[in-house]
Amino acid sequence: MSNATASSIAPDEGAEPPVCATCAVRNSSLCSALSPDEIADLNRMSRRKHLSPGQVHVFEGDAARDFANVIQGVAKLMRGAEDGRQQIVGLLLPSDFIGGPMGPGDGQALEPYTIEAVSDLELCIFPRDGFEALLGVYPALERKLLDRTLSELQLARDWMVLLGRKTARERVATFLLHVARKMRNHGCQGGGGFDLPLGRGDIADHIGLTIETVSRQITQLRKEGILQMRGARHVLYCDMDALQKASGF
Amino acid sequence: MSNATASSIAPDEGAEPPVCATCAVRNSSLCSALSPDEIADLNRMSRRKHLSPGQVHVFEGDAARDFANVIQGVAKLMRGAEDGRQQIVGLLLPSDFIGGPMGPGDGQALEPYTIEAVSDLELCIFPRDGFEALLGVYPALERKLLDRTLSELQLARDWMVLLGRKTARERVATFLLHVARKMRNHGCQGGGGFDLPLGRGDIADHIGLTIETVSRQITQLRKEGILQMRGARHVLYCDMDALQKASGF
DNA sequence: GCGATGATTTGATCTGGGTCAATTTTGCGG
DNA sequence: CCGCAAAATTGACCCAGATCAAATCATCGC
Repeated sequence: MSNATASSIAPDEGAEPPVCATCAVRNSSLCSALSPDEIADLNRMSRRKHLSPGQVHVFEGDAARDFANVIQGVAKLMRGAEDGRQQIVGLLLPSDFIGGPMGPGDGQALEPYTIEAVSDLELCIFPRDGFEALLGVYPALERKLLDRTLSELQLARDWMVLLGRKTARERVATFLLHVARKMRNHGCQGGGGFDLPLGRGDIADHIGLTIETVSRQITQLRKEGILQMRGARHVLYCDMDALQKASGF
Repeated sequence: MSNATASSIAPDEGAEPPVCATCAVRNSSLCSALSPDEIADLNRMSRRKHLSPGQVHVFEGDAARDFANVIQGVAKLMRGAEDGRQQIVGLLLPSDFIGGPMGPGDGQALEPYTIEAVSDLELCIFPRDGFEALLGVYPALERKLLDRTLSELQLARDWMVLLGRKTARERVATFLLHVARKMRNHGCQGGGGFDLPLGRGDIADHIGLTIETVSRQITQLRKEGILQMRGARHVLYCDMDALQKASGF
């Protein structure tokens, strides 16, 4: 089921001046839709926030007060029951956007999921109202947000296929394939290897299995030579074709 | 696993003049974002298409040539492997919009899922280019599409929780609850009852179980008095509170 | 109304992955 | 380098739900 470790709430929200011009995700995040001039508006309303591993950014059910960009680190988006069962519905990597349904929908919007830092995490926060206003003013921004949301939707639906119909082996292979691609996009690599952003427990909560089953499947893939690792977190090499074949459909 | 019945491709695409003014979903679909004047643009480029139960609108992997609105009937959005396993990733009801990622993303967009009519189905089709152009011209339309997409994303993630962590009983209860709400919104009711839009096999493919397990769980709920039905498809009465309780989290 | 055909229900049995319980690794702080 | 707590692996056994196999039940053309 995974770790029920009581994760602490994030305390201070640093006050370093967020200078968009030097931002690490200036050109890959939503902000890439804005010109240097335009981004000044955003700069004015944004602030930085740092979270340590295990700290929670927002809890499921909280009033949704703002949006954010992930600048650095990895976070998990999750939902859980009191009895310990929990499901990770998405991972957040640098340049990903955080923000639920907007418009004047049901009056007061609530955070649909808990967002918890997996590694050291750096966020760029925008107040909800201000950001929504910007969307109206800069169409390119809204278009980019729409594109991203549609991609997320497709990803979520692909994950539904994994959770609904794949075997344990297929799930683990799919996950590894998915992470290998994501991590490589984000440059965190050098050669064929990469680090797993999640521990066994979190992987299990993401692909709908238990820690033990995830471990056994990884061991199996290793025995077959499809995977080579050093320690439990670092992948030295993986046979993408074989993984693809093992991942089902 | 469900029915592997070879579903036929939809033949003719009727040519009745689509008069938006009298459209059944004029005020509930995306189109509600447009004024009577504005909607004329859309009217000009749209055409109707009728599908019978079992016919396929688009196949997963086809080139994505257009968008559409569901005017009447129910369709399923699905993805499957050759071996018969398949997952229904969403249902389409009247006023729902059909359209994958847009923007000049990866050059040629492909349909991510197969869309098959479950009942008699009436669609209003727009060519891709024309519709995308309209999005640029009418911001309210784009905003509405964004809102809908965000809601769909949240729905998909909630379904991930169901598929990843819920028991058979919880899944069936969640599904019934979900359908009861949806069907009632769409007026297809009179009193407390409603019709199930899917047969046992499709329900199974939607909630990640087998036909037999779905059947057994429904029988169980019936024995407990939480559910009363006439035939296999019509719900006479259901205890929403009890279902809520049975649906887990 | 009368078969017939496909959908649903029910029963018997099997099994993939969960659960419980030890080990063994890994990564640190000192 | 040592010791220790947390994470991962491995093993033994169990069970929810899958699979296989018959009955029933609807529905519909005639």
